[in-house]
Amino acid sequence: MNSMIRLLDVREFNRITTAEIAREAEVTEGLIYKYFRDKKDLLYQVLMELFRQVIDKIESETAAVSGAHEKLKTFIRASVASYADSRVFSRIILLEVRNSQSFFASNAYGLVRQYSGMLARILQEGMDAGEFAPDIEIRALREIIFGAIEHACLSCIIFNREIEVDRVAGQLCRVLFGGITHRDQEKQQRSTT
Amino acid sequence: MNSMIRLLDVREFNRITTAEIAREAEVTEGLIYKYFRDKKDLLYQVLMELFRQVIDKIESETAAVSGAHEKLKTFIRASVASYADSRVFSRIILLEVRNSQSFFASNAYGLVRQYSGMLARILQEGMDAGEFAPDIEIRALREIIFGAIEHACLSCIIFNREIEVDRVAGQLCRVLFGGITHRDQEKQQRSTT
DNA sequence: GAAACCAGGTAAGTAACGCTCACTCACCAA
DNA sequence: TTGGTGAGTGAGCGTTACTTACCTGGTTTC
Repeated sequence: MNSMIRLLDVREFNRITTAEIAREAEVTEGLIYKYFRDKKDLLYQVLMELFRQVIDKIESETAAVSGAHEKLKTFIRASVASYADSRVFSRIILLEVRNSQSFFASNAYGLVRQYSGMLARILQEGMDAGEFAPDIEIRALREIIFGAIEHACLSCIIFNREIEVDRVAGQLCRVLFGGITHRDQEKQQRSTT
Repeated sequence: MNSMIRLLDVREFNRITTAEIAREAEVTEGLIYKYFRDKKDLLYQVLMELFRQVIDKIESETAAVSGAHEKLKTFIRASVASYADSRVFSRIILLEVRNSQSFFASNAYGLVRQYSGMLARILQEGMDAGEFAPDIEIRALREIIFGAIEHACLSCIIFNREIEVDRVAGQLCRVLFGGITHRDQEKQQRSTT
């Protein structure tokens, strides 16, 4: 798994051969298949290990603040920071696993659901508390937030640019909380940062 | 290319073999490589053909309305509708091409840039006209919008659910334009503090 | 104390796949 | 007649993910 991570740092998944992985790990190819069902299973196991750390970190950070707005802000910032922290994690989840159906049947996808559930709870809490407008659907909002986070990080990952955590998270919160429509008068400044 | 499209409708790209494509097209495998550099090049050519139609349609629809808010609304709705219209197009662009660097050097990526530029112009127009708040960065906003559209469509594509164009586009515009903060609640908070 | 067991590890091999290459054939212009 | 060309073929090559039979040294079992 460590060899896989090292290789993923410099090359995309389907250009990495099992022979390379074995050589990097200083074992034979055959041994890989004693521990992993196939090459993709190895990838999913790697993802799970990395994802667990990400989830733990985000969970502890969001638990430390109160109020739906604050929790959401923290969740978004921590998520972006996680992508910024590990390029390998980002590449696996944003680029490598989505195109195969097998991923969505894997255990690794369970962690995606868990992560997704965290946001859903925050949003529900905000709805119940009346912090968020009641005419917005949680499902739609969740897709907007995840989509925005992922797209912003994706383009950085692809073009090897650094992810500017504060800028990305700040702008997203700004748009989410206040909307983009220019209000000339009254309460126009709800900027969060 | 038509054979490729037919096959993509029922199976993911890297589970389609060149032998199958050749059989479906009633030619031999060798001939494919007279017209396409490799299997991925064939995929990119297919994408370009489909993408051109999408761009034309969105361009004509957005040209028909005026005002940045209206243009943006139209752009978003037309984009979601395009994903809803062609599952093959959606699958190629959302799932199949992103994971390989070669895509971003291909001609097909040029169309992505063109499509992306359309949105950038709409946003710039809205900024210049004072319709959108000036403290929002166009780049960030573009990522939010594309991310939200793509994520919403992606989950439908993956789980073979129908894309509810009006709901997805409507909710996205609602959040973008007005923000998620509950206004009444906000006033109450302000008067009490 | 031998037998049985078993996890860790190996080497050789296989089928499938993407892709290449030398070649054919029909057509056409000079 | 001749030479060139574009469409098409099909055998085959190298690579790759994966399999299978086997080895080895330590631990348990009777």
